[in-house]
Amino acid sequence: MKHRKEAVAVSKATLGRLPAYLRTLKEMQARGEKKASSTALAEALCLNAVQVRKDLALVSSVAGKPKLGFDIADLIEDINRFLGYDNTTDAVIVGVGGLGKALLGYGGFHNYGLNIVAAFDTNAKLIGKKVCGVTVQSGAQVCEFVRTMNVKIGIICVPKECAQSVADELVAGGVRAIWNFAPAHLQLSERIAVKNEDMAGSLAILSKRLEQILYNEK
Amino acid sequence: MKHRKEAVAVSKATLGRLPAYLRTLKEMQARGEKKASSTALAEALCLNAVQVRKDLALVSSVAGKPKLGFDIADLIEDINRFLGYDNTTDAVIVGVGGLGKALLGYGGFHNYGLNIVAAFDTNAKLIGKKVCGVTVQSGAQVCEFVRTMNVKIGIICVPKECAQSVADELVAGGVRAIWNFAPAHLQLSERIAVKNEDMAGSLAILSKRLEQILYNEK
DNA sequence: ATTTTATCGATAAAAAATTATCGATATTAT
DNA sequence: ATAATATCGATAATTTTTTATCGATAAAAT
Repeated sequence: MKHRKEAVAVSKATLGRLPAYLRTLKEMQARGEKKASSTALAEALCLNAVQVRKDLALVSSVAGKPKLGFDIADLIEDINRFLGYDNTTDAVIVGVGGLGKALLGYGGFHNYGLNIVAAFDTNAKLIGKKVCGVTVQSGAQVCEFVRTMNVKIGIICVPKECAQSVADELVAGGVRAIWNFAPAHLQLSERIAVKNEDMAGSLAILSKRLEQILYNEK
Repeated sequence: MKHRKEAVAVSKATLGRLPAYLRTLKEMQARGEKKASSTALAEALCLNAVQVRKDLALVSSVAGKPKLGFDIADLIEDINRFLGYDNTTDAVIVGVGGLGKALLGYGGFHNYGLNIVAAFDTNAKLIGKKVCGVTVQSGAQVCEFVRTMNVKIGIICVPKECAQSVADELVAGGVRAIWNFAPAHLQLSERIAVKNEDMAGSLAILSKRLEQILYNEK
């Protein structure tokens, strides 16, 4: 339904919303619906209908019909393809503490085109143990592993003190994208994609909004 | 250093960066530095120096001095106060599975003004057990607990199927802000602050950037 | 003391993202 | 068949966010 490799001029904001569209569309599909209007999608996600249409137009050539809306199945297919959920990428996870274990246990990453092939930790008690189907390996082997397995994505769940060195190891092994859950800003080359998952930032936004709400209704 | 309750016209984007400034400033302080220039902060966080100055000006009246920069200690104090890190708020967590346990175990939330006072789950095997210092209570008691304890923040870590009902329970008990880690969009009143922690969205952004990077250098 | 330099603060410009407007069109109901 | 209505798609306007410019100023160097 689209040519290969379009210019990819999609904003980060749009990109972040696409999975939500996908989820909502799948829910609708599960309810037996065939068509979805931009207004319905907007309402479900607390967005503006115009924005929904714009976002969809960027990633899909499926045309909506007045009074009916968009074909759900076609739309799902296009978004899936655009997000690359149709072909999975291998990833490794470094740090099998609380959060690392949680991510490993989540399992749902397959739906997002992510395949976690290995886990690493420096804790001797963990090495060799199987956690959620993956055997934990020594942190010393990260670099070699990702190189031989040609892994391109690394997920960092170690304490902030080690985050930078782990990132460097991963990059040395050829990793090109890092999903960082450690509360530290990584210093890496431009040529590496980094996404810092900043819980503190999220919390700050939430707390401020709460403060405002409570204040306004004083 | 500031009057009470300013108009709070701080953008979400700025708000999300403030914790990062704070973290960086604390690191500098730990290294024994006394002053920080906007350029130094910008470099450390891969931002624009002008943006750093603007952000700081919004939340602090500390003036930077040419050639020296800003007083680190004063700045930390102001940001802390602005973010409300100086007085903690109580919160409860619902869902003590992988992620919930990870968040409970994190413990570092005190630094962000958050005090997790209780945990809830429907799993009979967990109820009554102590997890990271907090005794898990039955999910049926959520509403009553938050009402009697006057808790205003709820953290949702349950599967997506239950997320909405848990949110409704929390709100019924008087919670006014919800930090949602379930992959579902909650439908709640305008008067409730909601922050959806959308992992899928983050991952989408990262994957796309990776794709672009790999494609560009082909 | 004077010059040099780094950096601030304010204003302006640019870019990005969101929201509004409006004619067109396909379906449903009369 | 015709009218009414919901909704699309495109364009335009608004708002928000980011980046650039430039004079002023304070510390360091000569």
